[in-house]
Amino acid sequence: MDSLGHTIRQLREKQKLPLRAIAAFLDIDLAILSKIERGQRNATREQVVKLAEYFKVKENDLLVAWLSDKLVYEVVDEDMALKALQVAEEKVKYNKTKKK
Amino acid sequence: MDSLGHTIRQLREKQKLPLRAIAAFLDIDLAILSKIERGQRNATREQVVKLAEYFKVKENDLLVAWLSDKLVYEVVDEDMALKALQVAEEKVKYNKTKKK
DNA sequence: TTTACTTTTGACAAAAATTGTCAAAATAAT
DNA sequence: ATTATTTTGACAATTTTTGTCAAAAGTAAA
Repeated sequence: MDSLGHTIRQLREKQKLPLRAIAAFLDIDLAILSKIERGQRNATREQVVKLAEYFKVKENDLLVAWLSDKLVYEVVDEDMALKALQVAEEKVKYNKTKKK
Repeated sequence: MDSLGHTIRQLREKQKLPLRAIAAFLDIDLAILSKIERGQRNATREQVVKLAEYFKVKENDLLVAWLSDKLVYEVVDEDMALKALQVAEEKVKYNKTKKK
């Protein structure tokens, strides 16, 4: 169930890089990156794009991990989380048919 | 594809009530309610609960409409909107098995 | 075990987004 | 043509998010 944080922590550890290195590339304090990796903070969209570039992984894969994390975060303490996600899916599908 | 706004506008019109009446009950300016009904603003959770009370409809139905609206809003200009919603669903299901 | 390095934590500040008010303009109903 | 209602947009207040900083905690070499 890959969260963005878990994903990038693995990528970083595989290369034995300190938080400092990636944080510098993202131009943020490493404290934030530490929190992002552990799921205590959400990254911004721009940060996700830069991370994909840095690690040379598919941008869309990272964006999906990131966006889905945010969605989960938004519903996490609601009983009807699942139902709401399902209805949201239908709404998105519906909007697609009548483009926009 | 029922948005919260559309739903409560119908409920209100069925009873021929002016925005003023419900806005007073919610303790907000009617301008906001107007925007909520037309999907220009999101309601707060508390407002949704009060609306269910006011109209005597199932609180959960309104909450699902509201939450799913918010989810749609969060992904609306992303290409991978659907994919993200699907992954989010999986994540929520997964989290449920290992309660918390 | 001390020293150097890295990560985590939490208090706080800055910035951005959300939620609201108000008043004027547009619409609808009498 | 008044009077009711709704919509719109500028702006203020509030809340949330994003970030910095420094101290504490953890890790590993020497």
